[in-house]
Amino acid sequence: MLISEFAKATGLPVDTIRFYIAKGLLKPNRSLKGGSNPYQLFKPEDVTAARMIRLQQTLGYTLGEILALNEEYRAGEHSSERTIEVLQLQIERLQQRKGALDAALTFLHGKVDWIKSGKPGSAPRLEDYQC
Amino acid sequence: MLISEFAKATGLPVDTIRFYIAKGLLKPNRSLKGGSNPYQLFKPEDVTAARMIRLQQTLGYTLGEILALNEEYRAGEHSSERTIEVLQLQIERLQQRKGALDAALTFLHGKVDWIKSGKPGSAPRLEDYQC
DNA sequence: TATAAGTGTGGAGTGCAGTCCATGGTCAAG
DNA sequence: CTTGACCATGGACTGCACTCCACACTTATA
Repeated sequence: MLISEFAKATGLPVDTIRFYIAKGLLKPNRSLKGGSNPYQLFKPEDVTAARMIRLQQTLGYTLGEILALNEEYRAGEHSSERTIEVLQLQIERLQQRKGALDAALTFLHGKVDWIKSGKPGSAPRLEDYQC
Repeated sequence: MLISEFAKATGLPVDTIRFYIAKGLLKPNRSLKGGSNPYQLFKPEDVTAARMIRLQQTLGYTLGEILALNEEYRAGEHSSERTIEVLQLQIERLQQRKGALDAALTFLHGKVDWIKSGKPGSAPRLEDYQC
């Protein structure tokens, strides 16, 4: 598919897509169309790749990190051990984030409960939920 | 405490602290020291506030959003109902983030399992874990 | 009392992640 | 064959979150 269709499929602005291509995050191939500026052709997998990028972004990764992760992933694509290693690493990092998130949620819930029960003693302290 | 001590206590660079003050995220009071440019005095609560800011940042909030949240929180400080409302709203937003995180983790775990079991059938699809 | 270390203000600069625009080539419909 | 929609490239611009000065003043130390 061409870039405008790809934009519709991913929900990303065309400019952002081109920006990702320039960064090396997406690698469409060139079509025969376009003469001297050959048009870029996207495959359905590219849509998944774009979705993955956005997901990783919401998880706090920078585009540079995402690029590195994806390249490392691609590099070990033919070694199951290496792939698992890379995935496991990502899992660990996400679990750390999840830890911080859970701590924050516990803290907030604790605060709500504390208020609901008439604020007995001292307020829940952020420090008590190591994050 | 003065700014350098506050910097040590929070682990933040002095410049960043001043930046947060300029944004209105921290509001130290002025001391008698410093003559014509009175020095800024930080309270222990300010350390907690700084920790809260960093936490909220890791959870994906911008400084603008953090400021708004904290001001709204302060605004309703004397109404338990309003405070609970604000906290509940934060909890909801965090739970949404947690959902995305869990989806990503499930996806990654699924992929690891799929590889470990010799890649039967087709690879786990990101699309199947709505995020 | 000299001098180093700490503090405040204002402004410039940086890196990231886009976003916008001008220019020019290409394609499809009429 | 013209016109409008689509595509590529390059460069300028923006907003965010810092980060780094230069300069002036104050305080602590030798």
